[in-house]
Amino acid sequence: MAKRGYHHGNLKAALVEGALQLIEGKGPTGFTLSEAAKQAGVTPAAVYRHFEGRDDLIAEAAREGYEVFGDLMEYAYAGGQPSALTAFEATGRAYLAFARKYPGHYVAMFESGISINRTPELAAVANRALGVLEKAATDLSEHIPLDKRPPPQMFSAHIWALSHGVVELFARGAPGTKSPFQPEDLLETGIGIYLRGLGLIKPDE
Amino acid sequence: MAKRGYHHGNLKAALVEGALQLIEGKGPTGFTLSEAAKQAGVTPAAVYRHFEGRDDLIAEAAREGYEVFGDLMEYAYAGGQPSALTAFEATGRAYLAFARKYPGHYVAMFESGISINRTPELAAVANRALGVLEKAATDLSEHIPLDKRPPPQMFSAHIWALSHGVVELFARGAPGTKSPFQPEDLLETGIGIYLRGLGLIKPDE
DNA sequence: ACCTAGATGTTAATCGTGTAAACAAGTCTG
DNA sequence: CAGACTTGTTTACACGATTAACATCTAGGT
Repeated sequence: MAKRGYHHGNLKAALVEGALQLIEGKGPTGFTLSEAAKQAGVTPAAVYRHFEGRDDLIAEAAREGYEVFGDLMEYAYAGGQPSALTAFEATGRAYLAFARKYPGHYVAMFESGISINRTPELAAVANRALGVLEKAATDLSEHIPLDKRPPPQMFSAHIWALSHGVVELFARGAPGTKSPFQPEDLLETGIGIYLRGLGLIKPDE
Repeated sequence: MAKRGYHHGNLKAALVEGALQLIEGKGPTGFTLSEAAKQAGVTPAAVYRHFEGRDDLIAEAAREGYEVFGDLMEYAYAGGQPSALTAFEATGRAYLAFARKYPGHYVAMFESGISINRTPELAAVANRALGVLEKAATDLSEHIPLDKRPPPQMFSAHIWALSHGVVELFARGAPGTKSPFQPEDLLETGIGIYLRGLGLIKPDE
């Protein structure tokens, strides 16, 4: 609670918090363990009482991120019900919304070079989050005629890839900054065209 | 030419070459200027005779990458002619093929955190490469009825995003390693569904 | 109330990296 | 063949990651 005195109180949380700010501000390469420590008012060595090292600190930030992300996805999914279509679209949008609202977490998760399989726990929370998208895809795929129904995992992978690509290329510092379109529009229209291709949206809609 | 003696002969190229190997092997974060220098048989300080620093070295690797990438794209585009459709599909595949064949360059270009606008020259060569995709999209879009034709830039952005997402998530160490599909299949089917959504492929094909 | 074990921070030291300045060895041009 | 330029090397410094040794709480058991 109190940050005064020899002991911080809840250094671990403070370090993650500081790390997120720094990652957001200076990118995953610019981020340093020492600076995160300073930000928390503590010496670099203290970090090692709570984390195995720099990468582990980033991994914890990513883990938190996947947790929040999972919640967001579930919320979006639930909010889109009972229509399988709107639920699906909502989860797609949630991806971009998450990236916008939690840039630090997003970077830790997808741009820091941390492997999702670094620890079983990290893999678990990540899979929960991504499982929501897959579930939404499964629901939706039942509206496709059996003979031209792709595996739901494939089609959730498509949407995931499209969302990820849009975020990386057009919603962040990366190459596509020059695009005349808003990432939100890009994603919206892209998913729309894709779903039309699956016959899930009428051609005149 | 000879590497013997005080002078290396063509250090610049050797450094880029070494950097590419290291980036490919240990990721953009693992890469160090010092190691690249050692690999070229030279002291770290020598690097500064040819590059402004670490980032500049990476940027040069990326620049080379965009050049090769541009050539590949143009080749794919030409090879897909005269059909606008096959030309377009070929450029989409070229993206993934490039990532597979030149992983070091790819990482330098898209995962190293260097901005495409770092230098006008870098921006230029990058835009040339990406311009090919946009041209292919423009050609193709003429086959779409005017009233439901999206701006070509938008739809090249969609394909780019999809390609990029597939590569990042499923063709590299990242999260989606668990996917039961080959990146090539994912991209192929994804583009197929998308083009169907635009009415560019018949629904039974 | 002790007082001792464990937890949490700090100091101090090592090592690798990026970078700049001063110096040295080749190379090239008049 | 004498500078002037080019290209490497040495040396030096600051910073960051990491570890070991030491210091300071905090809690539990007596």
